[in-house]
This record gives sequence, C-alpha cells and structure tokens, in this order.
Amino acid sequence: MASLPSIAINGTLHRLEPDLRKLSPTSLPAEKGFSYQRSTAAPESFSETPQPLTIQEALSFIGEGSRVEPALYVPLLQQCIEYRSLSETECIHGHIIKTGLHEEVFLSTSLVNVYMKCGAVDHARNLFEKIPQRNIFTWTALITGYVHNGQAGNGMVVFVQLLESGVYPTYYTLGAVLSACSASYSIEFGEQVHGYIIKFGLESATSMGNSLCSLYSKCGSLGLSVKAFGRIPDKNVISWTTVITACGDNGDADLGLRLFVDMISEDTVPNEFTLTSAMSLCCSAHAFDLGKQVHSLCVKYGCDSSLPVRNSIMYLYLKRGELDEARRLFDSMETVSLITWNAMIAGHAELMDMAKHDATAHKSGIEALKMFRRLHQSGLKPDLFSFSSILRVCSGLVALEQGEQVHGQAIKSGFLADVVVSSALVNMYNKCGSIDKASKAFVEMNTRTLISWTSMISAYSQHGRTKEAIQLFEQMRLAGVRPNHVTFVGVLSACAHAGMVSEAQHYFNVMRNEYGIQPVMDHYACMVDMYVRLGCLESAFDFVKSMSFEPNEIIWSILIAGCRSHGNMEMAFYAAERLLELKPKATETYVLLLNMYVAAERWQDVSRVRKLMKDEKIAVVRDRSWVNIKDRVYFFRANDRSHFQSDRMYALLEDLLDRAKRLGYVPYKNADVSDDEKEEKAASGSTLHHSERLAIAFGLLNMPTGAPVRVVKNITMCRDCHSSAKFFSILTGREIIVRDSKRLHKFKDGRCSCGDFGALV
DNA sequence: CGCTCATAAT
Repeated sequence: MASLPSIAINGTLHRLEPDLRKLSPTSLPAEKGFSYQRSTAAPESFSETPQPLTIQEALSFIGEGSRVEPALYVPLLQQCIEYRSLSETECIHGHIIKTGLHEEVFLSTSLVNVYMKCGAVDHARNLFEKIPQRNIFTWTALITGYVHNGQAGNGMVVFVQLLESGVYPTYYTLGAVLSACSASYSIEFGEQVHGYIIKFGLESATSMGNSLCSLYSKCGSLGLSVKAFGRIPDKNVISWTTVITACGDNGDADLGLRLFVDMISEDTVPNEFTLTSAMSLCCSAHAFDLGKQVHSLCVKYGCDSSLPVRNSIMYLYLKRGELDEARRLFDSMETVSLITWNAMIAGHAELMDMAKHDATAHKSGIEALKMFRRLHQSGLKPDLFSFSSILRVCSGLVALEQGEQVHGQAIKSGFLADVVVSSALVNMYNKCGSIDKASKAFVEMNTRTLISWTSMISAYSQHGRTKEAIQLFEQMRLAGVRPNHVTFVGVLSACAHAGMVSEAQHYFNVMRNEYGIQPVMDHYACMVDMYVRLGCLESAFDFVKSMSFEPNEIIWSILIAGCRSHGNMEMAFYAAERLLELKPKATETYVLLLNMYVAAERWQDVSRVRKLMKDEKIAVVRDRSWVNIKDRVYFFRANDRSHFQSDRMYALLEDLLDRAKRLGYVPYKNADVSDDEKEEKAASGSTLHHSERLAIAFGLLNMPTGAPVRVVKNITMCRDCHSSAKFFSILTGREIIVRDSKRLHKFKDGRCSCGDFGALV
C-alpha cells in the first residue's frame, strides 16, 4: 500500500491512475526527490509517505522509443487541467510529438482541451489548425474552450465554420454553442442554434430543452423560456428548476410559484436548488403562507440543512418581520456565507424602510449596522451588495458618521467604483443633509447612470439649489442620458421651489413634447405647489381643472395648505370638503385637516374628521423624533418630560421662543393626532412642544459648539416647529437639519432649504 | 442545464 507510486504537482501527492501503474508496478523509485516544484515546501507529513514523481519523471518512465499506449497520457493531462499548468502541458505535448502519437486525434483533441483549460487560447488554436484529421470532438473542444475563456463570440464563429466544413454537430457541440449564446446574451444566434437542434433531431433531449430554457431566460425572454420548457417531453427536476428560476430572474414571481405548485402536483421531487428558488420567489411575491409550506417541504425532503436553503428561509423570516426567528436561525448556523450576511443586512434595511421613520425602523437600522460590523470581523469581505445596503441604512438613520466610515471602507475595497454603490453614497450624503459632500461624491463618480443624475438633481432641488439642479439637468442631456419621469419631478420641483414659473412651464412642455413622457400626479403636484406658493390660487385651481384625471389626496392637500398660507380660508374649507369626499388614506392628510380645523376652532369638523379616521381605520401615529449623538440615540415624544435633561431643554426652548417672538415669530396652534379631542382643546391654549423641538433642544445642548444638529422625525414637521426652527438657526448660529417623513429641512440663517415648500401641516 | 442576497432617485 505504502509503496504505491504517486505524482507530485504543486507539492501535493497524487496516486497514479491504474494504467500508469501497470507500466512499472514495482520499480518506481520512491526515494527520488523533488526535481520540480513551484509552491512552498511540502508539509512535514510528506517525509513519511513515498516520494512522489514529477510529470517529467513520469514521462521519462513512459519512455520515448518504445510503443506507448495513448491512454497513458490521460491521467497526466487530467492533472494538468486540475492545476492549470501550462508548462507541464507543453512537456506532455512535446513528449507526445516525440512518440509520434500526435497523429492520434483523440490525444490532440485532449491537448486542445487542456490548453484551453489552462487559459492558453492561442496554443489551443494553433494546435487545432495543425490537426488534419480533426473530428467533431476536436471542434467541440475548441468551441467549449472559447466559451470557457470568455470568448463566446469566437465560439460562435467556430460553430459556423464547422457547419460550413460539413461536419455534423453532436449534442455536446450544440450544448457548447448554447452556452456561448448564453454567455454573450445572443438571442438571435440562439434561435438559429435552436433551429439546428430541431434539424438534427435533438430537440426532445431533456438537457437540450433545459439549456434552451435557460438561454432564453438569460436573454430576458421569459416567454420563449417558458415555451422551450413546455416543449420538453420528459421534464426532469432540472427542467422545472430552470423554468422556476427563470421566472424569478425575469420578475414574474407569481408564474414561478404557479409552476412550482404544478411541479409538486405532478409528483416531481424537488431538490435543494428547486426549494431555494421557490423560497426566494415566495419572498419577492410576499407569498408568506406558501413560503411556510415550502419551508415544510424543505424539512420533508431533508434539504433544510443546505446553506442556500437556510439563507432563503432566514430571508423569508426577515421579510415577514419575524426578527427573532431569523436571528435564531442565524445563530444556529455553524457556517455562513457572504450571502447570509448580505441577506441579514438587506433584510433589516428593507424593514427599516418599510417602517418609515419610527422607532422600529431605527431598531432595524441599528441591527443592520451591527451585522455589517460583524461581517467585517468574520473575515469575509463585504461586496457591492453589502456596501449599497449599508449605505441605504446610513441614509435611513441619518447616520452621517457611520456613513463616512463606510465611505472610507468602500474606497479601500474598490467597490466605490460600482455605480450603484457610488449612487448610494451620493444619496447617503444627501439624506444626511450634506449637499456639498453629496455633490463631491457625484463629481468623483467614474460612471453615471440615469439614476445617479436624477438623484443628484433631486438632491439640489431638495436643498433649494435651483440653479445647480437645472444646470445639472442640462449637463445630463448633453451627456446623452435620457431623463425619465422621476428626473422631471426633480427639475419641476426645483423650478417650483424658486417660483420660476416660465422655466417650470418650459420643462413641463419639454417633458411631454420632447421626451413623450405623460405627466403624472407628481408633476402636477409640483406645478400646483408652485402656483400656490406664489399666491396664484386661481392659477393653481385652473391648472388642477386642466388635468386629465381627478385630483387626488396630494393635490387637494397642497391646495388646502396653500389656501391656509394665503389666508383664503373659504377656498381651504371648500378644498377640504372635496378632499374628505375621497376618504383619504394617509395619516398626514388627517393631520393637515385636524390642524386646520383646530386652528379655526371648528370643533364639530374636528369630530367629523376623527370619526372618518376611525371609520377608515387610519392608524394613529405617535409623534416621535430622535437624535444621534456619538453612537447613542435619544428618543423624544411630544411634551416629553421624562428625560434627564428635561429641565434644561425646556428652559432653553422657553428662552429661544421668547427671543424668537421679539424677532417676529408667531406661534401656530397645533393638533396632535395621537391625543384625543379633550386634550386637544385643553392643549390648544398652551405651549406644545412637538418631539422634534425637544430633540433640537437636546441636540443644541449636547452637540459640540457650532456642530450641526441632525434630527429625524417619524411624521411631517408641523408649521409651528418649522417656523420656530428657522428662528433657532438665527439665534444659535447653527445648522439644524430635520429629516421628516416627507422631506429634508436644513435650517440655516433663518431660512429652510425646503423654502416652506410643500404641504406643511 | 438548475440555487440563496440584489443594492441607487421624488
């Protein structure tokens, strides 16, 4: 046993194949040392095993003069493939020529194959040209080799040459060509190959059908993919898995799940690939009940310990919001992959966004940050998905410091070169109120997509930098990037922001006439907002009448807020009646209406709105804000006195409000949707501190002198807090940034970046 | 021939 001969390549011991051992069963010199070795010293245990043989030594044993069995080269060539060793392949090639066996087509074909596997495309091609008796195997090896080396196009060219030379392709040839089509997304060529497959009578072969199904899916044609699947007479589990995955890749989760159910009804036994795909479809279709059943199937078929399956189960838990279950599964996994971490981070990021701006959102975001840190510690390297997800989390949390750290890591890792990651970075700086850093990150991007341009234009617009927004839009057009309807929301809101009526009208027409984009509610909302802010209430109402559809909640809310701002309460009440007829859905809308009726002391209307809220089952959202200071987060409720610094905060606010009044600040009366009617009446006379004002006070007291204060609020800022924050920015000489559920407010020198734009409640 | 995360803009 111990005397069995062996070959060393790269310091690893390999037992020889039986054929070679037959040649010289006993005389192989175990005592011979290494004459050929590239890698580091062999492990110590090697000294106790028989000394291995190099390729060159093996070749010298084969000998050059005597008659040699071609099959003797096979194990040697296999070793070359395993170690991608070009020099050893060349050795063997030379030996084959010396023994005259290069006339054996099967050996030459093997060499073409091995050269290709070693990445020596030119060697392979030169050899191929020198083989006069080349057969279909040789051709196929060349095509497969090109595909393997990322030269799918050459593979397709060779296939055409093959057909021209009159050789009949086999099942393997056609399979290789289909891979070439897949790799280069050539649907037209693929369809022609499909024709040949039919011509050569191979269409009924299951694996051909599977390949076609996969090809059409990769080329983005789900219809053709499903059709190809339908034409497979004997569908196996791979056929089903291919078509189900195709549905997922092409965004038709429902169809994929229907096919999965069909598969199970036909008693085809799914495997871990099928179940993972099905689970993923349940996640994207939010088909949670079915997801539970798929989970049972995983257990039933013993697939629940596979890592991909576990990843998808964990993601399903996260999607359902079952954090504890997800966490339990995560903790129980002895091995995890980068995908596990990414699923955990992306899952929490999504929960954060879904919960909008409340405390749950905050918790999910913090959890995602922790996971990202642990990913680092685990020794795995974050990829572009990790980076884009975590930047999204930083945006959601308004966590500028963490965002900047991630920025540094993204630079080091090289993933900042990815357009999605760099776009996420721009967005992060924007959401944190750092427009200059956002702009810098945008300038430094090496490629820009429609989305990068659009997000930067919108960022300028949000920060009240109209000129820059419009300039950037024109630059984008010059760069040949076609804007979409979202881009125009940014442009129009920028114009509206600055009250540039003629520009707004110009771009509104450009959108329709030059780009053929039909305006949607958001575009009308920008225009209506603009007219309203300029006090042109008539124009606003006329514009609304010119729309081809009925005004929605948003449009009416803008009109109401505008009418209130300009003291036209008659029109405001009229618009409110129209709005109430729509039975609005958004909590914000009710806050607006309640505030208006409370301010007007129209208590019967207040009751009416409250009743409608109950009837429509509108969730009461409690007013919450938070502020991030040195890795700690401080939460505030309206009129919160539970805080350890409450006394100082209230004293500061009293002082600031007092001085603000002398500068012209006039308090607004506010309703609070979380309180009930009685408290509302009682409170309307006294000073109310909404949560954001308390958070601002806390930030002013605890942030370093002169540093900006960043507050996040779960619902929209009210007029009173908005107005007072402007005065606070003058009185303290500091930037105050409040990100509410609707937009960003950056208060500086008595002005807000939002320009009092939009329906402030 | 088939698998898990899939990210950015109002």
